[in-house]
Amino acid sequence: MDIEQTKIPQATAKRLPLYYRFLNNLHTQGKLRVSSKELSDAVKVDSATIRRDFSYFGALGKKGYGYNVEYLLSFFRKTLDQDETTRVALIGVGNLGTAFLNYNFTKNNNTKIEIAFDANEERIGSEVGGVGVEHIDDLEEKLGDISVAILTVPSSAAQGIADRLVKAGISGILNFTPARISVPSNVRVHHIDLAIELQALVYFLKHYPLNEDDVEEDQ
Amino acid sequence: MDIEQTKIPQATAKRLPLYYRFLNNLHTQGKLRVSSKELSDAVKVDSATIRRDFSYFGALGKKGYGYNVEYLLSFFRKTLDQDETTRVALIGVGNLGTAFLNYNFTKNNNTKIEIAFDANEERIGSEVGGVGVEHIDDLEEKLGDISVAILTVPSSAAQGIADRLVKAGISGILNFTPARISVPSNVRVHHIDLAIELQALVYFLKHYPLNEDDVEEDQ
DNA sequence: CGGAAGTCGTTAAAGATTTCACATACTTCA
DNA sequence: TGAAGTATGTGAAATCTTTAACGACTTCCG
Repeated sequence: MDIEQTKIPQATAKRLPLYYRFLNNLHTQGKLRVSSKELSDAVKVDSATIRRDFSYFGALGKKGYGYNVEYLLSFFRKTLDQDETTRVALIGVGNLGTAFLNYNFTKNNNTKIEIAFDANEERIGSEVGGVGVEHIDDLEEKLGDISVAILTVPSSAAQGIADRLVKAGISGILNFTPARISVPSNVRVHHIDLAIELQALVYFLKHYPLNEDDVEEDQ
Repeated sequence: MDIEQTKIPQATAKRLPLYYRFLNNLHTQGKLRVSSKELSDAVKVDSATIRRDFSYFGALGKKGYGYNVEYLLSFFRKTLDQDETTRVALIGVGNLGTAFLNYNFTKNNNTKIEIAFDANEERIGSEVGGVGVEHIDDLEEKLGDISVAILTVPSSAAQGIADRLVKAGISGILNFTPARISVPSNVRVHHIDLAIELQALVYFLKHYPLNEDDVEEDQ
């Protein structure tokens, strides 16, 4: 069951969902085969990097042919655990939280926001994007065995909520607040800091001018 | 004027806004000095990495003392061009776009969303977060010399809008759509793909279990 | 069938980033 | 003033990531 997949580079792991989504597109379009070069054009990742990434999982392609879309897709489906849905909670139903609730993650994705929490009485009991909004006071009681949370609360509330989430047994937090929250070392936090992303883009524009010959790249 | 800052590692450059924001906090709190260790605890970046990052700009600290908050802050203010505000356009006033418009970027930040565009007639002419919403048809006419755009449109519209932005002279795009857009090599695109971030977090949770001894890390 | 063209998987090199570890120099305090 | 303590800045090592290059095998087509 547990195939030797533990040493896949993190950089590779982060690209897997991207590959998966694009393969899904190809499959929907009825394409039967794809080369690393074609994939490269579509996802903007160097073709050698793609081949290297795939090679960590073994020989998935065929020389002179490329990759069989169906096969590759089903392989990634297994690898990314697409068959079992990961249940997610969202804390903070502001604009950003609402954006998430309306985003159809379940399509092309193994995740589903099952429950949302907010402190604003007006929102409690309503449904946003098909997800019921509960009062933040009921967090511990209603979280159940959900192990992943999206944090879209005001940054002043971030650490407090994070502490409660940890106590309630969460294992991963996707933190959209500017606060860098502290958690025990067995809880994983990914920070996505919108203001910083924007500021970094501006900095790169000023200090890392692109030439006509450079290739636009990611992140 | 143009100090030798061109070879600062990209990884370092991406952390600068984070440092800057935290220094701002410290300054507001009236703190006079700070050590790389303290900074490390706050921003969750290894203290050696912080010292290394700072060292690319020269000797900013004092041995046995640490860094003078005021000095460091004013240094970063210059380095990050905080004195001149970068004007930004936002395309797509949905939930996510609205979240941005209500986000006060200008505080702690050198960027300001000056204008927004949308295709939905109902939104045109209104103000969201103090920013006027224009019709997407008027993009070229009203963009002016704005050089950075935040793209929060449906992914099916992403490439088309990107093409128009490029023609209108944009230099940088912060792309929140799942579409990997193609642009000329002199335009910089940073992708932030929310579904993929969530999926990657789930993947890491399953395949990269954290021990009690590991330290939670970023991105 | 045979040769040309195509594409993978991989070795090796290059490049980027992080981390260690410590000499050095400053601060503090008696 | 001097000793003890502190924290920087950096050389060197370790680690991680990307990219180039090419042998090997497939497919394609005449």
